[in-house]
Amino acid sequence: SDFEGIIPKDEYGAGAIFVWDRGTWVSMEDDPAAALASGELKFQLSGEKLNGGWMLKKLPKGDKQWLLIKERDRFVEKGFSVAGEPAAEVPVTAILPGKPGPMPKRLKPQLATAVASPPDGEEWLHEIKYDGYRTFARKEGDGVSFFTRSGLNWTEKYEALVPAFAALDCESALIDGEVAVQDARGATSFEMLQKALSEGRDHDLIFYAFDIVHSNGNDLTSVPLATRKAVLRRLIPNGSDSRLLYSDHVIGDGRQLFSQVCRLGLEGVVSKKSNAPYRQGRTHSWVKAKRFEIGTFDIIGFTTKASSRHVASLMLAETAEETNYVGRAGTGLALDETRSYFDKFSSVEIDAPAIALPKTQGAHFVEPGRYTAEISYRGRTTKGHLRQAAILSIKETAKPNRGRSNTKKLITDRDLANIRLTNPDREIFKGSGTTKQDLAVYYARVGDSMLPHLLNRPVSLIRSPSGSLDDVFYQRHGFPGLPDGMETIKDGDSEYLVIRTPRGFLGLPQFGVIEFHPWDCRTSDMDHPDRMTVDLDPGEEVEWSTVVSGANAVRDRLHELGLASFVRTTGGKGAHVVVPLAGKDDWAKVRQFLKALARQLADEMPRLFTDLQSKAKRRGRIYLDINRTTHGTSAVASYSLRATPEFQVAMPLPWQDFHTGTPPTVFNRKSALSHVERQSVDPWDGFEKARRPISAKALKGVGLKG
DNA sequence: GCGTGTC
DNA sequence: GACACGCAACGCGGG
DNA sequence: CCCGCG
Ligand SMILES: [Mn+2]
Ligand SMILES: [Mn+2]
Repeated sequence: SDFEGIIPKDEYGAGAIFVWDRGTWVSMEDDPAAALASGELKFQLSGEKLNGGWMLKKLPKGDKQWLLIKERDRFVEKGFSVAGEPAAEVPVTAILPGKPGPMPKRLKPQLATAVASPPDGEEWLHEIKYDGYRTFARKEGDGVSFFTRSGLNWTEKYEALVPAFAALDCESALIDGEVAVQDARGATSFEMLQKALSEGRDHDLIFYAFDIVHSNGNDLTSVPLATRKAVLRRLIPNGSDSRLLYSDHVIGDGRQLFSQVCRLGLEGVVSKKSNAPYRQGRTHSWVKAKRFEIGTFDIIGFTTKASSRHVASLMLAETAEETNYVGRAGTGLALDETRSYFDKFSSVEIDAPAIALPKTQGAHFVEPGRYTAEISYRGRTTKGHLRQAAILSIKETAKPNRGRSNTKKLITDRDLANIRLTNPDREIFKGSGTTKQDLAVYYARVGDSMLPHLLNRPVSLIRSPSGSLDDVFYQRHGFPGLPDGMETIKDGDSEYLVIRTPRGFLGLPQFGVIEFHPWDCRTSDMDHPDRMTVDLDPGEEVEWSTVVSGANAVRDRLHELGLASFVRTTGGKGAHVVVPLAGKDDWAKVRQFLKALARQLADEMPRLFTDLQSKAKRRGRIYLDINRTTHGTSAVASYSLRATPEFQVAMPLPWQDFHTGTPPTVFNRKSALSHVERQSVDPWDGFEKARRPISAKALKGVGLKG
C-alpha cells in the first residue's frame, strides 16, 4: 500500500499515516492464512529498515490486539528507535565524522550570549555552567598542553590534568572545556580556583569537557554539536573520580533545569543548539543564563520621585570588613508597600548617610541596622554594585543567615551538578504539592547536617516511586541502578544498603526514596553499635506534653547513669532519645541494658511508661520501644522526611528547644529547611565527644550486675 | 523506578 | 504494548 | 505454636 495521509479522529487508525519502510515479506508457515487465524504467524522481512525474522502473535483478550515480535537473529538491533537514532548513539569510533585537516594552531573559543533564562524546545541542549577558566586541551600523541581563552599556554599550571588526557584512547584531540575546582558550597569556585592556582595547589583541579573540535586528523567544527558531544562522551571514560569529566546535558526543558540549578546555588545554565556547528567567538547558538543570586543587604536609604510619599527604590549596603554601598533596588514592591515603607522608613530617617554615597536624586537616609532587604540579583558591576537587583522582601533587623559554625561542608558543587532527575515535577504523593524536585532539593540542603549520622551505616530506605500513598515500600537490599556512592555490605547471608558518599545520598530521590532508616552501627564494625535509641511511642490520646516529660525522664535517668543523650522528634507522634556509645559493647549487652532501663522506668513511673508492646495495655501511656537498637533493626534518621502527605521531619533538637511548643507537626519539608538554615550550631553539638561505653556503674544502676 | 513476567 | 508485582522480615514476649 | 508488634 502506498497510502499516506491523515485519518480523521474517531475512525480506525486515526492520526497521521506515512510510509515508513518498503520491502518484501515471506511467510515461514506452510499455510499463512491458517497460521494467522490460529493467532501466530512467523515471517521474514527484507525492507530498508526492518529485516529478518518476525512474529505476529494475537493476544487472548479481545480480537484486535496483536504483538509484533522480533526474532532473535543477526538483524536484532538493541536500542533501535523508530524515531531515528538518538544523538548520543551516533557511531563514532570506527568512522569519525568531520573532514580531514590539520589541528588548528590557535582557536578562539565559541562564546555564549547572555540571556535571562534558558530557551525551550527540543533543538536545545542544556549544560551546567561551571565557574572556572575556559580552557582548550590539546592532545597530540603523548603530548598534552592547555591553552586559555586568549591563547596563553597554561600547561604548567594544569600539570595535574595532563595524565587524564594522556590516557585518552585516541591519537589526537582538541577538547574545549572549563577548568574548575572541586568546591564546597558557599564560596564560588572561581575564587577557590584563583586561590588554588596562586598557591600552586593544583590537586583539586577538574576539567569539565563539553566540546571536541578536532580529533585523529579530522576537523569536527562543521559537525553538529550533538554528534561532537557523542564523540566526546565515547572518548572520556566514565568514572566520577577522574579529573577529566564529561559535561553531560539535558535536552528540551531548560527552564526546569534552570530552576533546579538556581535552587541548588549553582552558577547557571549554558544552552546550545544541538545541530549547530562550532563557531569561534560570541554566538547566539550558545546562550547562557546565570542564576539569580539572593542576598540580604542593609537598607541605608531610599529614594522618592519628587515629593511623592512612596518609596521608589532602596539604597543598599553590605558589611564585610567595612560597609560598602552596593547600589539601589527598585522593582519588587507593590504599590501599597511603597507607601507603607515610606512611613516606616521616615520614622528612622537621618540627615546624612552613614557611609559615603554617590549623589542620588530624591535620596533619603535611614539609620543603618534597622532594616534589611532580601534582594535577588545577577552578578555585580566592576564597582561592586548589584546587577538587576529586585526586592524580594524587607525585614526589620533580621539577622542574616550565617550558617552553622560547627557543621562541615560535605556536599560539593560537583555533587549537586551530578544530580539527575527524571519527572522532576511529579508529585511524590498526588495532591501533596511536594514534587520529586522538592524532595531532591530538600535533601541537598539538609545533607551537610544529616550525613554525619547517616553515612557508612547499613540503611533501610522507604520509597514511593509510584506517586501513591498505597504504594510505599521498604528497601534494605541493593536494587538495579544503584547510584555511584551507594554500596551493599554483607552481613550474615544478606547484603544491606550503605550510603558511602554525598553523591550516593543525592542520587536517591531519583528513585523515590523518602525516608532514611540507618542502623545504630557503622559498617566498619557491624557487631558493636555506636549509639543506642530509646523510642518513645505514645499510645492513643497521649498529649505531646506527656511525650516531652517522658523524654526528659529518660534523659535524667541516663544522666544519672553517666550517659549523655540527645533528642529528636520522629516526625510521627513520638520521640527518640539517642545515646552516643563508644562502640565497645555488643548488641546483646546494649539490649540487656536498654531492657533493664525500660523495665525500671516503667516500674517507677507506671502511669507514664510501659515496656509492654501490647497496644491494648498502652492506653494513655508511652511505650518504651527498645527494639530500635537490635542487630538488623533501624530507626528513622535525623532530618529524614516521613512518607506521608504532610512530609513531617524527624528533627533533632537541643534539649532546651524540646518542649510543648515544638510538637512534631511544627517540622515539615518547608519549615524544617528554614529552621535548619537559621541555626548557628548543630543541635546535637557534642555528640561525638560524649561517646562512652556502658559502664559497670550504669549496669548496676538499672539493676544488672556489673 | 525498574526489572520481570503474563496476557 | 499494557499491566501487575516485588522491592524487609526478625525477634520478642504474651496468650 | 501462633500472633501482635514495630
Ligand atoms: Mn517511634
Ligand atoms: Mn517504635
